[in-house]
Amino acid sequence: MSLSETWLNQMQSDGSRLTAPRRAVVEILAEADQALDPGEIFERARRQHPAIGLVTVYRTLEKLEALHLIERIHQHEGCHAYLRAAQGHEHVLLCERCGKALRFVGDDLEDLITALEKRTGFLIREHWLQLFGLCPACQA
Amino acid sequence: MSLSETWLNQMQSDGSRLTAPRRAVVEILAEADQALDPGEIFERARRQHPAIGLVTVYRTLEKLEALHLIERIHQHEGCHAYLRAAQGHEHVLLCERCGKALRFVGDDLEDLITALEKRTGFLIREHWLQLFGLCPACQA
DNA sequence: ATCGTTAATGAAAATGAATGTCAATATCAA
DNA sequence: TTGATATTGACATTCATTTTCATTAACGAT
Ligand SMILES: [Mn+2]
Ligand SMILES: [Mn+2]
Ligand SMILES: [Zn+2]
Ligand SMILES: [Zn+2]
Repeated sequence: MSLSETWLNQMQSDGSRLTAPRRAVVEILAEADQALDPGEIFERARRQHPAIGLVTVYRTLEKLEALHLIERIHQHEGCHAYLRAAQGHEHVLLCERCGKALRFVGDDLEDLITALEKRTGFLIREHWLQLFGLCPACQA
Repeated sequence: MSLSETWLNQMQSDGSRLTAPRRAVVEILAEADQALDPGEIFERARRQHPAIGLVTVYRTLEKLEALHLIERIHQHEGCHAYLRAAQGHEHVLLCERCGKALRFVGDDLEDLITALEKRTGFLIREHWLQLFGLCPACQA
């Protein structure tokens, strides 16, 4: 079963109806190797389903995010692009030029966090880590 | 010399004129222990200078950011808050409840980055790291 | 297969943050 | 003091996102 089928099943289990425009958006996001913003998703989705409205893109994003299937990625150029959600404790490495996104594991911040908690008195509950650079194809 | 005086001097050296509304915005940001968005800054600034316009807040933020005196902080609730810029290689620890911001050093990602470069072929040029939690005062 | 409930759709209008325009004003070097 | 010009705030504009709403479509029940 493909990832988009899995997502569609989860949406249906959650009470959502499966519609053509929704399928288009889901497939785009499940397949994407980069974070896409609502405008980009809309552009791509209307190739599959020309009648789709931008509103439906927004609404589908909202649902997918609520199900933790996608998550918002913050970048210099914008903070409204969405990418397949991390599986467990993963972070993301992004190409600054083409946008290609790769997830990785293995950051080791435990010692830093423990030391900071002791020193500052903060209770640290979450962290954001993102790496930026150039993917192999974009290194001229 | 206070931090806001230092900033004002730098702005003047850069060719900016020192005006009352500008002074108000600069003082707020130089003194703040948390990231503030344009609306919050506007609210506070009009106490000092009731005639100030929101546009001037935006324009002052732009100048301060160009001089690398402040930087934008991304959070769940919004991506348009500004905080005094990092001094060298610092990251930020934020209280999720009250917004209190603390800078810290000592993250050690060299090994991770080197390993990822080797494994993925990416050239990694930058990283974002932010820690979130509860400051001492907000841990009820 | 048909029906009926109601979720979902897209057009259109509304919202609201951020930018652009511009005439009046204030800064500051000369 | 003066004059060039940077800055100001009111106002208009842009544009992404949200809201509204009448119509359509999904799908469980029959
Ligand atoms: Mn981590
Ligand atoms: Mn670092
Ligand atoms: Zn952001
Ligand atoms: Zn690339």
